[in-house]
Amino acid sequence: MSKKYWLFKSEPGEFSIDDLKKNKTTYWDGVRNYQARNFLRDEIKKGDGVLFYHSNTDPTEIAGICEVVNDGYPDHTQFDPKNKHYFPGSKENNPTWFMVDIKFVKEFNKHISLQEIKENPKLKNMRLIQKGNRLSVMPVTKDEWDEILKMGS
DNA sequence: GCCAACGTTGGC
DNA sequence: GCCAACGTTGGC
Repeated sequence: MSKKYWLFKSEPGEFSIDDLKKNKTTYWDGVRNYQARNFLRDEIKKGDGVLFYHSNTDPTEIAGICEVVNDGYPDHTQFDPKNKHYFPGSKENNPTWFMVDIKFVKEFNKHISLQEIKENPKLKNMRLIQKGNRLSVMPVTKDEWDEILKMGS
């Protein structure tokens, strides 16, 4: 299985790359979108690369990279009535939502703003900048990954 | 804070 | 299974 590449969105007010830098690893909980769930459950594997994207901030930007440390497994917050991600339809033996753990790899010397991504013709097909895109977990091609690493270093 | 673009829900 | 109403996301 060859390595795949992904982009994860987070609002820095909730969880930023600085938080990940401090903790080194975290579980990526709270994804409640079926398309994103399918990626987490079926396609995202240990060792895959992840771009860490800050949404709903100024400017919105790719802040750095991290790495997936295990395959998808059930998101425990769906079973907890006190958790804001509680999902009453889920049962322990039949989970609806999945998550992975990620570890900090590096923060870019230069964060890459959404503006710069839009201005780079090599990145014009990125899912991130397609109109109406709202996925919080999405695939990135190897070419896009390489180009973004070049821009950030 | 606004609002366009989606996703989900639920009545029929 | 359709679709209107509603909720959420996320750039600006």
